[in-house]
Amino acid sequence: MEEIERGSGVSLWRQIEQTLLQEISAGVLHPGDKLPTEQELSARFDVNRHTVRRAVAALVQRGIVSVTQGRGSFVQEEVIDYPIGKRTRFSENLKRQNRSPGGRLVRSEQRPANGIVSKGLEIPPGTPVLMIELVGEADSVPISTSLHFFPWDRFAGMAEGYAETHSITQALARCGVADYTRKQTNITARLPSAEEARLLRQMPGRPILHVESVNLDETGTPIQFSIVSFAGDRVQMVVEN
Amino acid sequence: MEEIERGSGVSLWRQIEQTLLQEISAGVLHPGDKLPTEQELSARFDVNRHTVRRAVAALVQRGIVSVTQGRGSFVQEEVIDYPIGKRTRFSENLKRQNRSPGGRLVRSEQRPANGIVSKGLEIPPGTPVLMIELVGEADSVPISTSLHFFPWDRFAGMAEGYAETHSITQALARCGVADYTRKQTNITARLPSAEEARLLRQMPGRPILHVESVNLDETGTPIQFSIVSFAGDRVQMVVEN
DNA sequence: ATTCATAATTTGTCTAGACATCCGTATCTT
DNA sequence: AAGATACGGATGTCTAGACAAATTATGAAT
Repeated sequence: MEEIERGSGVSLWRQIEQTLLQEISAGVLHPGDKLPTEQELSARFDVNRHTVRRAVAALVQRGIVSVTQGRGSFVQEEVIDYPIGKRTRFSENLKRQNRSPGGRLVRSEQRPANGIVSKGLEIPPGTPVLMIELVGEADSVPISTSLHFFPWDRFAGMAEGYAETHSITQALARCGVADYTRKQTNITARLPSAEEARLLRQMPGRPILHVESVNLDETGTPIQFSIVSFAGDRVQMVVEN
Repeated sequence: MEEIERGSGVSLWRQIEQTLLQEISAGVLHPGDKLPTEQELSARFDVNRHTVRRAVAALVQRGIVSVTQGRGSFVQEEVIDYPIGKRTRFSENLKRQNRSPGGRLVRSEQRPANGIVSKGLEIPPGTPVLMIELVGEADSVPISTSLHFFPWDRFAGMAEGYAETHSITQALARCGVADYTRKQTNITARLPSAEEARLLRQMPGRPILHVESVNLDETGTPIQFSIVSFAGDRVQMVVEN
């Protein structure tokens, strides 16, 4: 056990940090993998648990590792996999990859449904809908801007619901939708507008993923039409077959 | 002593962090001021020293406080005062404001002295001089780019000396200059070139401070002519009268 | 007065232990 | 089968103490 050296002038926690860093970059630990528990690490390096914690904290600050109380420490994924399926949930997707989901409401307004919205929601053009604009975040880094359209008569309270819960799923639940499924998802690539590049903090020349989707309630009625722009640098769509 | 609340659901170190943050923003603690010692803070809040350290570490990560072993913790200055005087020393200036000086050698080359260089060093035009280009940093943030000219015959080893010590003063000492004084400093303002804006990570539209100076050795002989560009956003020249 | 060695002060690192909090799972209950 | 509860495992917080390392202050010798 000659992993780290005492009295070498380099503090133990820095040596542990470097050792873990090497193992991550060398592929011994893959992105998404769970690090050994603090107890295991302290046994392996023969140091106190607090010393291990100091090393892991340094890796967290570098953005290389994420830690969740009660679960453990995980190697960060370099790109976020965003699975598309029948039950696509923004927060769930991120949590599954050990990232902390977040989001903020940019604006919300009532407006008449235009062509693609009326087609997606299967309502006559001109029917009033609620539109909300969100910025989705993973570990406090913006990864998506999105517009969501809901029939006004059933979901007038969605904006307030989202502002309070930061979750579309929970906001829908407050409007009486216990569960919902995704009907369809269309994905294309394009370059961002100046506003999108600003919100996503992405270089204007880098492409974004343009995603349009429709969600249905339990009766099969369309309840949500969404247009989401993902930062192409940081997100990768995964369509499960 | 009802400063912080135990068992309130908010950890003690976060409450201490907030308290110190408020006092800094409220002006109780001014930029440059020394924070109370860890021992004093732990006595004031009636917590262990480690708990105080956790709070201070959070402030350091925010860039609001800097800590130096053996000296103490200090509220960060928003702009760096750069005193100009007989004994102007880059590293000393920064250390005096509780910032950690740094620098890197961009390039070095021998060339004949042109007009202003020969005038500054008081040598005939065409005399070979050593030119080195540096980027100066404070707390790892670049604050200046600079060109320095030295008579080649005496200071051929300056580039190596600087590369090893990251200090012009120490590099000069290796060339036999125990002490030196500043003869003259000229300061003007101008807009940066694209290259300078890149090196200083500054918006191209923001002005920079253009400083030209001459240093003398103990015999009064010019040994160094410098052209330094400071980031105008982050540095403020102070001429002591 | 300056220089040099020493002491005091202050932050950095490490250990040890206790309890809290959160998460996931297993189990019991209904 | 579904929900509530309990438990074990993992990270989070706090305390206490010891020694190391860097800086600054002190004082003695020249």
